[in-house]
Amino acid sequence: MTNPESREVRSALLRWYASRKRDLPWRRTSDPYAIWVSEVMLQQTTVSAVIPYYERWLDAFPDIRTLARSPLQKVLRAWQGLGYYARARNMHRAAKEIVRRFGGRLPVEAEALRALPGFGPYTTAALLSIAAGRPIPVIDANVRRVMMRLLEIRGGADSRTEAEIRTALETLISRRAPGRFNQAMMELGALVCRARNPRCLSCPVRGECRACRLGIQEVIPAPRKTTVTKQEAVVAVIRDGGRVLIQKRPPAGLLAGLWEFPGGKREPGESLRAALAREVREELGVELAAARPLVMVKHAYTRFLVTLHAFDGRLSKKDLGRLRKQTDRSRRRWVSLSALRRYPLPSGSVKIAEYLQDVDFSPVFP
DNA sequence: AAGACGGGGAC
DNA sequence: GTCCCAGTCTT
Repeated sequence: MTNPESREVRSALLRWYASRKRDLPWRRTSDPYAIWVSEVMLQQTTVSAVIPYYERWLDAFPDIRTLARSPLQKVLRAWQGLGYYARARNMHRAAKEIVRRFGGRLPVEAEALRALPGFGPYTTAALLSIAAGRPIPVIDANVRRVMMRLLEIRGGADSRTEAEIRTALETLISRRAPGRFNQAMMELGALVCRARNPRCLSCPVRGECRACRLGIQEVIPAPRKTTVTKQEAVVAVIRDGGRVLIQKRPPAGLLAGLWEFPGGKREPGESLRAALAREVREELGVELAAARPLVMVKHAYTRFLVTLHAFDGRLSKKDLGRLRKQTDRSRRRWVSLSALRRYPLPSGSVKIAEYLQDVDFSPVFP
């Protein structure tokens, strides 16, 4: 069996890309900053999810200087619902550094770029090839899958195969149009050489693909094993007049820096109400006087499925007064439902907030 | 080398 | 339900 012929693959791929590529917003610009934004948003995130965020982001933060001087809160709010919030924090940090050290312009040296927060191997290569025409191959999930099939590299899509793929790509990449080549590889992976149900009959390089010739394209790369666990969490919506109590999550870890209603996970064997009372006691230092079920919301993360049970929580007048006084505004705030829209919330909390808006939230307590 | 880190969409 | 996605950072 012969190995793929580089010249053949390269030219067929670029021809295919020229005629079949999607018309995407970030393909209409040559602004390195806009390219950067798109590359970061597209990490582990589908094109359709990114498009509206990309447009809104560039409206809100049209250039690096604007991004650098915007408050983190506003930056996170623009990212709300996209996930992996470290990406937004890192872009914000990188923007500040680019203003300070490079006069607000993205550097085009690999070392300088790679040292910026959020610039790993992929993003660095993408920027250098697409925005600066440097012949550096990108390796993302698409490229990895395409190359594993093309070269018949069996096994899972892990870092062990990285070196072999990189070596092959050094030969394969177009020196004339490295940015287009890289995007063509990713586009092929997204539209044709898909993880499931690849459309090999429509593939421009099927004649050079070892996996296709052997009919094993469906099992390369090998599917990975996953276990999804279920969790239940309780949430207390505590009201003071027209305002509700929210608190800020810690600066590191899951959903870092986002705001949410007080609450937490239910322990094994614990009732929902007991969990609610415990969380309120632990987090706010007050006793819940009463709780009325409000709404149940399911939210799926990658490795676990959370059911959020939101309660209308009521405190005694004394506790409410105490809480109102001792509230530390950097961590805990009373906000109206309309002001809540300015705070970055996890998607599960957004669902609860939307419910509160919809029912014109007004507890039935006497 | 392995795990943490979100969310939505395809099937 | 399951699997995956234009990855990066930390341990």
